[in-house]
Amino acid sequence: MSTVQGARARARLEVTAAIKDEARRQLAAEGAAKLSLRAVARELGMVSSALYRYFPSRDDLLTALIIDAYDSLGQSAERSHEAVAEAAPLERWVAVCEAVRRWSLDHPHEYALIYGSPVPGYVAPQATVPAAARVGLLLIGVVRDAHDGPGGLEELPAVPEELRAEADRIAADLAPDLPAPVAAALVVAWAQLFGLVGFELFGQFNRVVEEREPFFRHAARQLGRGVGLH
Amino acid sequence: MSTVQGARARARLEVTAAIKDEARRQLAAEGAAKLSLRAVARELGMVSSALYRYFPSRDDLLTALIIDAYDSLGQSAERSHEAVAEAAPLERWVAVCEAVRRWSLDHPHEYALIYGSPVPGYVAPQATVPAAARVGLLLIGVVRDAHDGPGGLEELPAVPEELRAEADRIAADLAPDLPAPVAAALVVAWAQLFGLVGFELFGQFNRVVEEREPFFRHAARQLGRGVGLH
DNA sequence: GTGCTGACAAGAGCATTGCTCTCGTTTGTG
DNA sequence: CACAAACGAGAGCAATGCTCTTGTCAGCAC
Repeated sequence: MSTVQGARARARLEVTAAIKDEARRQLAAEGAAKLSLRAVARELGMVSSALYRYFPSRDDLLTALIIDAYDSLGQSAERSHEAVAEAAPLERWVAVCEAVRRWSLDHPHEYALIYGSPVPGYVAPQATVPAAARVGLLLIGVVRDAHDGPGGLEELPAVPEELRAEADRIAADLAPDLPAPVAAALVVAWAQLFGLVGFELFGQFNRVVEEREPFFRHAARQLGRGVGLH
Repeated sequence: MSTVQGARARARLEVTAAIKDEARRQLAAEGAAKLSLRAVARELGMVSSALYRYFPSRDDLLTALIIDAYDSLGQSAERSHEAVAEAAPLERWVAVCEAVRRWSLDHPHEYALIYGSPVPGYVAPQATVPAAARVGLLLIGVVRDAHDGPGGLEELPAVPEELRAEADRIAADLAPDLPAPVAAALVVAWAQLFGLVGFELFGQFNRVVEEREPFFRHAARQLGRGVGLH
């Protein structure tokens, strides 16, 4: 045992990383549909069959890229949030939303991979769940801070009777310390945020919205108000 | 000229329709990624090269399916709207939203085709634009009716200064008879609607929201209030 | 040190795909 | 009636994901 981890294991990690890097490059350049195992192998100077020692199938490679994408998005959002950690909750909320938008515009194909149509079959592998939750947790955190902070949270109208139980369940799962209407509104806002980003990204706003950035900022603000921030 | 349109032309239309039908079947069964020209031809008892007389490429077939999907969605929404044409504007708004959700759940792969990641390259062919606008126009109509109707429209706060000009432009393009803040809010709500639907469809709500239908109805109602309906 | 085992790379190969080209045949029309 | 356009069939090309077999080399136990 000359090295801590074994030279073999280290080499394996390096090759795995190189494969993912090259795959990410092709993903960014051409999109998920054109990501080809053979092309990745070719670019790396290996033969295609050798690649299967590291990823048992193309879908497994894609899954790895999906997890990385969630992480990258989460990290971006968290960093942007830290930069305005002292600001008022509504400003922090908007900052997180804008970070999500920025990342998405900068990584359109990776966005499509995680929030567009599920590319492989339909399976969202269990492994992606924790990574996927990061942005959501961040938004919850902002609202919780506002709730506990000096200004408090705007009181939201009660949810309709038919939704009372469900809202309670959502709150219990996501943020037991927040009022049920706030928790429900948070989930709605979370989905709506990605609706806005997706529409801009996939061209639905072409010929409709020109000044995308102020438009989005305004919408994000409204979203924040919808969960009780002010 | 024995027939009105020529037997040949009619045959062509029939074959074209048969191809699209079979393609739609495969799309619904397996998704856009697995839609194969050869498989379609095989199922129709023709040879693959013959199919190219009708669609010059796989992308062209997909484009045809996209237009049909937009039309199908638009028709669904319009029908649902007509069924509640006498109701209050907010009810009609919710009905249209629910029709969009219903159609999307019933045609997940077609939804993915038009609102998911752009499957081929990036091109949204010009031909799809009018079909794509139908749901939007329907929503605009509901709000316009409310604006002109007895109850009127809730007054919306003015948009921030940085967005004033853009909101005016959007209103001029989309609905010159509506106040600019309403027009801007409409675009936002439009995007958010598809954010909600997409999140449910693509599994983002798994383990988060259980009672999807009342949850969506509530969210749709909020969306309607956001554009001034009541 | 010396073997042995398991990880690895390389190559050939299979089924499938989108698409092109060529060659007869049919068909509607000037 | 003749002719051109439309059509179907088949072969073929380059590429893909994936499998199987074969040779090789590194790292471990003895």
